[in-house]
Amino acid sequence: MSGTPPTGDELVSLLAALASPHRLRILAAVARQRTYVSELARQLQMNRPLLYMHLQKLEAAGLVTGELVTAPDGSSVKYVQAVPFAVALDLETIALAARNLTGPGPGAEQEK
Amino acid sequence: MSGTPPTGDELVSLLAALASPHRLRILAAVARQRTYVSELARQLQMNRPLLYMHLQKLEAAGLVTGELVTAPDGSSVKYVQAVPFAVALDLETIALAARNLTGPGPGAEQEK
DNA sequence: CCTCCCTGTCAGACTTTTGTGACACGGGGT
DNA sequence: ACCCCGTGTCACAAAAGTCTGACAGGGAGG
Repeated sequence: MSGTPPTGDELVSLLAALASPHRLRILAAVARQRTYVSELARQLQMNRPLLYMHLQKLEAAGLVTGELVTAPDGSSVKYVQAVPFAVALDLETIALAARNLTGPGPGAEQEK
Repeated sequence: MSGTPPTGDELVSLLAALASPHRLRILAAVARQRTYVSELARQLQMNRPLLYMHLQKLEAAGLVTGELVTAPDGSSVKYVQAVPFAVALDLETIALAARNLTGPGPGAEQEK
């Protein structure tokens, strides 16, 4: 998962997931230590519903993984963990990624 | 401007500026060749006002530079050009950037 | 004159994202 | 019983981002 050549859409998703102060902080906190949600909410001083939302985005982007650990007594705690990754962000990578983008794009028409 | 260690806010701005299919395409097109706005709009098949907005964001993030060239006859054309950059995007960079983020954050209280 | 090409900016509609409070549930201690 | 802790979802308001059409201007050329 290191030098993965990201497809355009993947790159956009990744960047969108990271383009947020909250999510950056969450990632940093989770990269340092495996914690559970409520504890993380306290640590970062944010409402749990909000934290949930951001965690969902990070999880959807594959940047963190959640694991719901149910203790023998039945009480459950959700641990969150960061997933290592590395992407070189430069013009070359972008130019490459821009070639395979779905959605609204120049229909690859022939020049005049 | 290459291996710049981005501050938290700068990183967020950079990522936010790149997290868009349109802007990725714009950057890719402009990195390949220096073009003027209207031509670029045709090339990417998007309305000029829209292109203008995206260009502003890219320019604000320092990813492109615009140069309004006024010909001797008085007609002016705005050329746009990509600005080279490189950022290593990984957990380490993020953890580092997350330390110096302005705005809503844990007031850096001394915990246990 | 009219038409074409270029640069800008504007208001408004629209969609997505962000953030909040309230609510549901279960378990453990006292 | 009550209170504290945990997970998870909901509706809703607020803010930010996206996109469009119309408009201003200047210049070139038929």
